[in-house]
Amino acid sequence: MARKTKAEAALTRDRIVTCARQVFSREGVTNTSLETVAKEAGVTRGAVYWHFRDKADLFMAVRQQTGTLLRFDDFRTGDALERLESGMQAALDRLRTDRQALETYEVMLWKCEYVGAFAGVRKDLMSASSLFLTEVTELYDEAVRMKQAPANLDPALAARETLCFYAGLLKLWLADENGVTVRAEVRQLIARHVAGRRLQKAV
Amino acid sequence: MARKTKAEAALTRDRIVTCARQVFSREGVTNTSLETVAKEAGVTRGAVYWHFRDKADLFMAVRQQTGTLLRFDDFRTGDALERLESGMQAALDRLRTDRQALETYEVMLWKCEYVGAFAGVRKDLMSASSLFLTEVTELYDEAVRMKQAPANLDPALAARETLCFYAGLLKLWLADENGVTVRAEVRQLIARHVAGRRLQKAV
DNA sequence: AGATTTACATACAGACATGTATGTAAATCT
DNA sequence: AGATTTACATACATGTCTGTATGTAAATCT
Repeated sequence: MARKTKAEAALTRDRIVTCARQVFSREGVTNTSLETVAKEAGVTRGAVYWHFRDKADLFMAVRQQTGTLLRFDDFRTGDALERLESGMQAALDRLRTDRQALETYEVMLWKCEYVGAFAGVRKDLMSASSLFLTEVTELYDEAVRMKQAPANLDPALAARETLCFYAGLLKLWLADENGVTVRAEVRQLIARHVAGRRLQKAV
Repeated sequence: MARKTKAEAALTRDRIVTCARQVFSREGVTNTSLETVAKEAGVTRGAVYWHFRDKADLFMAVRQQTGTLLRFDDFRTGDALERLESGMQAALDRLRTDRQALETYEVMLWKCEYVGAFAGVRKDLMSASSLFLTEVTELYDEAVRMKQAPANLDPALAARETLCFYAGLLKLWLADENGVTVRAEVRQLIARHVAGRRLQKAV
C-alpha cells in the first residue's frame, strides 16, 4: 500500500474515529467489530490497528474528539446561579444541535458496558463528576456570599444534588425519544432546578 | 439425561437466573456467553436454552427476579413529602443491603448496551420512569393541596425534576465506589431534595 | 539520493459464540 | 402400566472477531 502523507493519515484517523462513533451508537460498543468500523471508514482493520491499540483505545478517541459537554468557564456573565443555569442549558442545547455530541453521549450513557478495559472509563466519568462538583460547589458558595442563595444552603450538598439532577437529566433526555418524560420541558426543568436554590422573598 | 421434577426444574431455572445476574455484573451483558452462565449454574447451554429463548430473554428474567426498587404504595404513613422521602430512602437502602438488587441495577445502569434486542428494555425503563412521574406528581399535588408545598409548585414539573435527581442518584451511587461523590451523603441528599419542596417559613 | 520509516493492506491462526438438532431417561399424564 | 412429555445433555454446523505477522510503496529523513 502506498504510504500516505502525514496530513492524509490524520484525516484517515479522524474518519475512523467519526465512523466508530456512528457505529458505536448504532450497534453498541461491545457489539461493534473493528471490521465494521474499518469498512465504514473505507479502510481495513490494518489501518484501525495502526492508529489505535484496540477498541477501548478507539473509544477514548471518540470521547476526546467530542470533548466535554459542559464547561462553566465559558460563562462569565451574570451571577453565579445564572452561570450555573446557562451552563446546563448550553449542555442540553449542544445535545440538541450537535449530532456528534449526541451520538457520543448516547454511546457513553446507554450503549457501553463499563467492564474490563472500560472500567477505567467509568472512573474517568466519575472524575468528571468530581470536577463538576468542585465547580458547582464554588458557584453555590459564591451565590451564598452574594446573598443570592439562602445562608443556610450547604454548597457542597447542593452541588451534589445538582450533579444528580444533571446526570439523570442527561440520561433521561437521551432516552426520551417521544419527548414525554423530560425532553419537552428541559428548559423549564433546568430553570426550575436553579430557581429552587435562589433566595425567595417571604411567601 | 434424567428428567427433573417440576420443582427441581424451577430451582434450576432460578439458579440460572441468579448466576446470569452475577456473571452479567462481572463481565457485562454483551460479553457474557451463555456457556459461562451455564457452567456457573452447573448445567449446560442446553438447560439455558430450554428455559430461555436467548440472552435477552434471560436478562428479562434477571430483572423480574429482582423486581422494582421503589414502590411508593409500600409507604402509607406520613404526609406526601414524607412518603416521597421514605420511598427514595428505602430504594437506596435496598441497594445497600440487598446484593441481588445491587447487582441487577449495576447491570442495568452500567453494564448493558441498550441496542438491538435490548432497545426494548430501555423502553421498559422509560415506562417505569413514567410510572414514577405519575406517582410523584400525585404526591406533589397532594402536598400542594395540604399546604405542605408552596401553592406555585407545579407538581408535574417538580416530579420530573425529582425523577432526574433520583435517576442520577442511582447511577452515581452505583459508580461511586470510594464514596466521595454521593455515597457518603445519600441520606442528606434525599432529605435535602425533598425538603427543598416543603413550604418554608419566611426567611 | 539513498536509507529509513510510515501508513496502511493482506494474510494467518486461533478462539469463541450462537442456534439448532438430536438423544434420553425419568416424571407426569391417562 | 403404557404413552407421552419434559428437562435437560450432547453434538453439529457455522459465523465472527481478535491480534499479530508480514508485505509494500511512497513519504520523510539525512
